[in-house]
Amino acid sequence: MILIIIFNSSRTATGHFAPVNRLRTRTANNGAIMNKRIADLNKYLADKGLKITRQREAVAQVFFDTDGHISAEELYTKVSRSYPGVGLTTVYRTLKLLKEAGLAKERRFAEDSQGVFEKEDTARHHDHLICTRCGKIVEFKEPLIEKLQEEVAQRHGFSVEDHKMELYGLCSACRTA
Amino acid sequence: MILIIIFNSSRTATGHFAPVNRLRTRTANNGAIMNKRIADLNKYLADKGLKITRQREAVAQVFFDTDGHISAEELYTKVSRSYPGVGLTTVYRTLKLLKEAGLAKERRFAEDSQGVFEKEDTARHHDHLICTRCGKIVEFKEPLIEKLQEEVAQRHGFSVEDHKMELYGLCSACRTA
DNA sequence: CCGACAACTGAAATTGATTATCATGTTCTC
DNA sequence: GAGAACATGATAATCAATTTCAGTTGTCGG
Ligand SMILES: [Mn+2]
Ligand SMILES: [Mn+2]
Ligand SMILES: [Zn+2]
Ligand SMILES: [Zn+2]
Repeated sequence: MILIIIFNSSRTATGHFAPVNRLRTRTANNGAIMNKRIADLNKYLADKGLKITRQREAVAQVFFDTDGHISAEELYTKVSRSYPGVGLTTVYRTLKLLKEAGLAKERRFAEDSQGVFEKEDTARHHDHLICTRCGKIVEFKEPLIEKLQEEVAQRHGFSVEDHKMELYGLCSACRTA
Repeated sequence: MILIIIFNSSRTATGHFAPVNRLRTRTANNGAIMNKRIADLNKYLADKGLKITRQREAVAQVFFDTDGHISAEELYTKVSRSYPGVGLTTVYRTLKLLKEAGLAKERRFAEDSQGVFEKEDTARHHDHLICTRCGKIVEFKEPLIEKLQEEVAQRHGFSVEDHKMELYGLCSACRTA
């Protein structure tokens, strides 16, 4: 809340954001606003020699406040409500950074050509059931399947880094309708 | 072989194909050239009130003669060698028909690449291991995983129509390199 | 065999998500 | 505070895939 007010009031007349330095000074003593994920992102950026910017923090914060799956376009719209002036390009770029930092995971369901993103730590060990009629998505865990995947991979000399498993069908509502 | 020769020699001066009617008459008594899959496609087309054309048969025949995964562009190139004049658009349209007819299955491995197709009957019960370094693809079957998938779906009230399972990692060659 | 008419074709234009460009603005170290 | 490197956002480019459209062909009834 406080952060938002400061952000909004610190925009310059030209539509550009105020420098991060100034912002950081004004908010540094409020530990609550800098959550762990933002800290993780900032650490990743620092380690890579990349820079912490207001736009990146804005995009990341809104993303981290979002549950479930969200597309770049949707995130852009959502970010724009709190931080107008952030470009769609930057949303794409920030999502790519979040993936590289291990903080976001991209998914691509069915024929929908648009990728969606979810927080990596919540995404890590679940897969998806997708209703081909109504689009409903159910998340599930099945450790036994994961174990079998490992075994299959090992049998073929592969080491598994990632996997994708999606089950397409009809949900109970759509089946009876 | 015979079919190809007849096809080539039946092209008109304008680059258009000779009518299917004439072709059919000349090849009808050679049962060997009309394989089961082409027959299946023709039945599907007839049932839907769609038309059997030389282009569709050409694309389908080359596709059915191909093992493994092939993209629309690659199929277009391959078809063009035997049947020049068939457009890429028609290759896309025919592949869509083959999917609808249950004769082809589309896959999409690397997120950013184009779709590839394989014959539905050979594709039906295998999944893929994909090396993220060299692109090597290994096909495997794991009935136990399929069984667990069914159980998971049932537990959530879903009926499974299709599934996608891909394991991404490093093949043994790439791991030791 | 003849239309008639709906379906088909291929070139070209379009789409839509994502990425590249580039001139300008910002970050951050010394 | 200066400067080098990095980031931003408007815009253009990309690229697989689809749509459009004017001309062509398959199919069916007669
Ligand atoms: Mn999910
Ligand atoms: Mn395969
Ligand atoms: Zn449903
Ligand atoms: Zn490899």
